[in-house]
Amino acid sequence: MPVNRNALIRYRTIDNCLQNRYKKWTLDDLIDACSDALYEFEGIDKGVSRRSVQADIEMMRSNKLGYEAPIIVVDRKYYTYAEKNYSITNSPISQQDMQVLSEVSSLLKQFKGFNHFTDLNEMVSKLEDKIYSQKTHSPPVIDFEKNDNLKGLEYIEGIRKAIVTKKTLCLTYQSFKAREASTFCFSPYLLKEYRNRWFVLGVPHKNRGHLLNLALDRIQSIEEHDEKYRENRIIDLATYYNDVIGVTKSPGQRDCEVVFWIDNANAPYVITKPLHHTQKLLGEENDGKIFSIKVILNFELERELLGFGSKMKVLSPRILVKQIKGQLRETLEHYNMPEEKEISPKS
DNA sequence: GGCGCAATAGTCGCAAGGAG
DNA sequence: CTCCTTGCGACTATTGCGCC
Repeated sequence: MPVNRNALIRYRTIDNCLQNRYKKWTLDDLIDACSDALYEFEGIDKGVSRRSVQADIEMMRSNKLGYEAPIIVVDRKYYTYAEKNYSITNSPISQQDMQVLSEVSSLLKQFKGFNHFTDLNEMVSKLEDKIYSQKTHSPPVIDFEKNDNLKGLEYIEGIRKAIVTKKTLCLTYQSFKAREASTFCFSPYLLKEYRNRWFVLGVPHKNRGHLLNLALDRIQSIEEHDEKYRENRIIDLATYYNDVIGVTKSPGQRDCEVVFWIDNANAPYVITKPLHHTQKLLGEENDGKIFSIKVILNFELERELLGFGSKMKVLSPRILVKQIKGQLRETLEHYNMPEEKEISPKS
């Protein structure tokens, strides 16, 4: 991108102006708008010259940056876009940028397959798909699980920085259970994603500082705080989540062996995408297969298991069997119409 | 309004020199 | 030796002027 920052600010400003079709834009209006923008973003207060703005318009009209903006002048003084919905921000990336992106992608691809870089695989695939769809002007062919509107994503970067630089955060948080939000100091240790939802693990400076897991989508505000950061001396971050599905784990909880049966039709799914890295195949029966995993009993585990519906059966531990049974009984209750109550199924 | 031109201002990379 | 600052030259961006 052979364009400096000031020029980019001007292009974007001009683009913004011209997109607003309720106002008629003269050259002077555009010069003022650019001057204001430069002052706002860069603190440059000497304004911008007529000639520069003219050169910018020329540049935007050209194909040098891949814009080819249809800027026209009406009545010999008012600038506007000939195409109603044009904006330089929707225009495709330039050839040069594509080149660079392709190179970066092939560089990153070298790390594919290394265990350390498993997270990279998804990134590289995303990047390649994006590049391919830009190059060929075809829609993307990979649809990743995503939820761009998910609340809380904007906090990730701030929290990441706080962890790396060991800074205490002051955050306002309202759990789903709490009636009101509370504000407290927090030393963050680890960001964790589960099912497209982000969590931060750390210790609050109140309540004797027990380890706490906060969901980013329930954070209301976040800022740095001067209070001393409490270093993590409690847990090993690399292994903390090894014995758990999801993120819910209370201190002192021990993992236990969970044994379950899956019918033949669904067993391949479980084999190819294990519920947990500790999963073992214990045995085969005529109608299905028996597996075990070693995890902490929590709400995410139950949800995972219940997701299989009638295709699975928990065999042990007893407490989990009871729990699942209870859940299913309650579920059934929801569907029991009054007149059907008589013929409710035998347990 | 559009554009070419020359002057000027600003930026960047690099090497040399100094401090620790 | 590394890190940081300084000065220099090359290059780029911006500006003002003037002509069409």
